[in-house]
Amino acid sequence: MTYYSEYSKVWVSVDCIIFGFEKGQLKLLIGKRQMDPGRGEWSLYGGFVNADESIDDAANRVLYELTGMKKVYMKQVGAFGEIDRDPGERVISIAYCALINVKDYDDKLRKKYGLEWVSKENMPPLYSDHEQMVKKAITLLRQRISTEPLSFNLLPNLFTLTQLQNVYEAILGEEIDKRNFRKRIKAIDFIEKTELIDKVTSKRGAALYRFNKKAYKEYPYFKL
Amino acid sequence: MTYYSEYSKVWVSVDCIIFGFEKGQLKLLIGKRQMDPGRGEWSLYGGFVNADESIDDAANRVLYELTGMKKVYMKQVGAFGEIDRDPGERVISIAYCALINVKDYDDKLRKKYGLEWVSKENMPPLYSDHEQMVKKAITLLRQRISTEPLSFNLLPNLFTLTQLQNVYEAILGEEIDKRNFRKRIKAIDFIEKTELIDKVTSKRGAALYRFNKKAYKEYPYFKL
DNA sequence: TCAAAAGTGTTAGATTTACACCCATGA
DNA sequence: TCATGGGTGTAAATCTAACACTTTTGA
Repeated sequence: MTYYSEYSKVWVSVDCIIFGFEKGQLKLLIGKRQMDPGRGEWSLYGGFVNADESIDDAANRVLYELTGMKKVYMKQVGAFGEIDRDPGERVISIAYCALINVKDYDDKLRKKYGLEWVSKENMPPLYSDHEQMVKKAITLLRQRISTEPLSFNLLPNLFTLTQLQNVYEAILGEEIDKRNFRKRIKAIDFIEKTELIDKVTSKRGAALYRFNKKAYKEYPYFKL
Repeated sequence: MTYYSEYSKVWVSVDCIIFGFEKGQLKLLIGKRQMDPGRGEWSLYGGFVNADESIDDAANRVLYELTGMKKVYMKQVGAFGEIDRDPGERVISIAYCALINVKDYDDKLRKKYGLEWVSKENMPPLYSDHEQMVKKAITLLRQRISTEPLSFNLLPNLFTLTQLQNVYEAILGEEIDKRNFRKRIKAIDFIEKTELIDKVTSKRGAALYRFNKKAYKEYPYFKL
């Protein structure tokens, strides 16, 4: 079985752009690179694609190693393949974007790997072409948020409309009118109001909503 | 220089989804596979990424080999990396989507490589996961056409509004109202009416328009 | 003379935007 | 009692969608 033996092989890695939502801001999880070359530089977390796993599996494995989380929302961002993008060797990397609820993520694991949540504004220079990856990931998020139910991945199961609005504002990078936002949410059937009240963030208490996945699957069209 | 020697390498290829516009239809260029495995199956045209070229360069090289054309509109569609996607070996492929003006493409070259223009409706089953690639490419085209000046790549430098409308209809897969379409085009500054008249497709003659790239670069925002 | 494609405006309906005040409660 | 965030409706402006006839000319 050596159909392609005349062609050369390359290393392929995956890099994970892990977004979370905290204190009204979209943040991403970065760490200091643990291997040469580039040891100590701020970097996305990545790993090589093994011979016995698909690229999607590799991305999920890397994310699982890091966060202990499975079945996380994850989408491919694209392949990055400049010859000298990695200072050590020729490596083609496929970027993946993951959205997680920060509260579900064990902070001990974060510390164990020396990772930090940083906002886009406070992002230090990153290793190799990782900043480009982040930029492309954000562009894709912005495009997708109005036609794909992304935002719930960044929130707990139960959330208030203000939290949801804050996610939209963080991703889109612009303020949204509260009344107009709520009007539009009301028109979306798969965002359900529950009887529960959140008393943590406000004195008066705010109604908690949930994303009804089943209702979405039955009618997967909306526009915010 | 063997930073990553403990990890395994894989073959990486590029596959080109080449779209053209002909007889009011969006067509793509496919050929019968010339190598094992899968020899004789309908397939996109592809090639392996060499050690000394970026993935974008590889895609451009493959397209150039096939069409003799350079500086063609080309965008990455995404990486495809299931383990057994290729029946022979483990190959990760990065799909690229190119838009060309069919008339600029030397038909002798097409025949030399045994390629055919087929419409989506008449597309035969394709090798490996190439149908998925085509599907994703079309989805991306549809998303991009209203915010990126794609359509001109499928047309000659000078084109009539009816031709342009046909391109939109072919990509979007729906009919567009002629008057509304022309109204919106008039509002786009970088689509310029020339003094020239096309007498080929109509007896009366139709005004020829052109895409003003410079005007677009100065003000690269529009919405159709 | 007629078939075939080019070209042109208006109006109703839908969608989007802007905008300000009262409510409930814990500190 | 007051500061904080929750919650609500309306009207103007904009955008979108539907729609039909006249023009030109080569065959």
